[in-house]
Amino acid sequence: MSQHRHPGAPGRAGAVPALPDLPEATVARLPEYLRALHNLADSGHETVSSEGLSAAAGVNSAKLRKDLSHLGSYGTRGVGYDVALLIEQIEYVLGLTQRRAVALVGVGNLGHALAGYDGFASRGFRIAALLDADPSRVGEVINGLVVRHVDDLPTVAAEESLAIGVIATPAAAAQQVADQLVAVGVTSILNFAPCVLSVPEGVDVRKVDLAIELQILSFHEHRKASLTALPATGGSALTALPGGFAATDTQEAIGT
Amino acid sequence: MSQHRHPGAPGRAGAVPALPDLPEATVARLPEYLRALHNLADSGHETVSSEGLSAAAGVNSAKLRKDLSHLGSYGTRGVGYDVALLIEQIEYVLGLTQRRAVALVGVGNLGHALAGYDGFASRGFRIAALLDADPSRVGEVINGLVVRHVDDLPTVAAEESLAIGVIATPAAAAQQVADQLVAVGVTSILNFAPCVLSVPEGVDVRKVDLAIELQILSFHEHRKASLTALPATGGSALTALPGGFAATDTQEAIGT
DNA sequence: CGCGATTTGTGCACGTCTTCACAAGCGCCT
DNA sequence: AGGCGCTTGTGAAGACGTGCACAAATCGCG
Repeated sequence: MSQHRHPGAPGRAGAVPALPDLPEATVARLPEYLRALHNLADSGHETVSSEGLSAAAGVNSAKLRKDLSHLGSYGTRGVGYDVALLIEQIEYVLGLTQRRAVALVGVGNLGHALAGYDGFASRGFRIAALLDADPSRVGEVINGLVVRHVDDLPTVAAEESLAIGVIATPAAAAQQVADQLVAVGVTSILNFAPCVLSVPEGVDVRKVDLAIELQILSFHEHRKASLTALPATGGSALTALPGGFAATDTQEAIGT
Repeated sequence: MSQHRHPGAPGRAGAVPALPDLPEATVARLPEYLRALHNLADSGHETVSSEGLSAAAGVNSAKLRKDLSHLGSYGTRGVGYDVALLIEQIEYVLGLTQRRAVALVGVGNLGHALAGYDGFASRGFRIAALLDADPSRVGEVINGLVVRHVDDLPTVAAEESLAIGVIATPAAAAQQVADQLVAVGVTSILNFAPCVLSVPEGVDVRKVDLAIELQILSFHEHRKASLTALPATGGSALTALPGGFAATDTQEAIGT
């Protein structure tokens, strides 16, 4: 590693000291590390080794060290990482030093649950507005927030600085909602509707599809079934595969 | 391509004609293709080109063709893919020819929403049981199903052939529930609790963490902000990055 | 019957991610 | 002060995933 990140950086609010450009795979793991670190801090640990933290986060320790090295982090050889410092660093990189306002559109089954989900508040986000297109839902109070009509988005955006929108509508409505969100300046969207959104350049979309996750599991079930069905007989080019299919996002068989 | 899949395979129930071992990245995209194909079928299309299908699924067309070639699929050069046949093939590979029974543990905020989610039923799954550890919740009827106590799992498993479990409990309870699921023979788990599960070998775990998704978006927000903050000034090794960070799971800027 | 338009299937090169293995650095104990 | 054990940070190699570009195959039409 060449130039170190300025040590004081995370503490200073408002300053923008040039984020390192992290590999996307690393970014996706940082929140996991952060959660594990908070657990460690709560249980009184002041330092943690890469071995310990990687176990708590469910990843390889070398991977963890490389990830942390990307953000120029300060571990101490022979000792480990300072838990509090690392939390501060990761929260800074993830942009969690400011609590971000999120607009949630679609207060159906899933939207209701999201509106009441503690995890958002406890991890750096604040639901700033609940919106729905159905007039009969407008005015309903959920978790202390009044549901407003989705056409009020411009008003909401004027009150708050919205950067992130969550879409929890049926698929048919999702694209239109996305357009409305983009129109009021939202540049990041989390989409729970089972459809592809098209958005202008510079807007990030992440998708979560619950049924897809199950279908992926179903594939592995099917595969396991077909493997046990033929003990070692089948003449196909399908031999045992001992540790078999290690998946990208899937943890399989983590020993205790 | 060498050996073709036996043409009749998908139709024959019970037969297990040796699944090809697909790259995990391909498996993760198949459900997306499947959804797009169902849409196409509903709107009357009988065939579709790789170009058309890839646009509907939001991926590169070469990637789509390679994915489909892995499962030995039958496209016709000069014409495209037969929509109905492709649906049949993908559903077969994903193991969706039988409707799989799913046990849902944890009927809190999120569990409630999942219990009522149509997407499961419409895409090959059936919620076979709702379970919770809280006695005051047991007996409640949600969407036509009675909530049973989690300790009844052995009974439930005896009634139904459970292969997939969904955990929607608080993090503190998740590991214990996972153990109970594994004990009754569940070999695939979808975990919504923000924690790492340890399970014996041969059990697949997939994790969905809503807050993590937001934190990843937050990073990109932070990054975008830091880029626009320094127009082209900063002396750092951080130059413009035109099309910048193309993400793995993230779709950015798909033109219409 | 042959030709051109079209679209699939895939070889190849490139970039990204993962993992091993080890040198460099730090603290503690004697 | 010096040495020893532990842990980080990283070079290098390999596995994996992606996308271009083109040959092979099919259909329709003259």
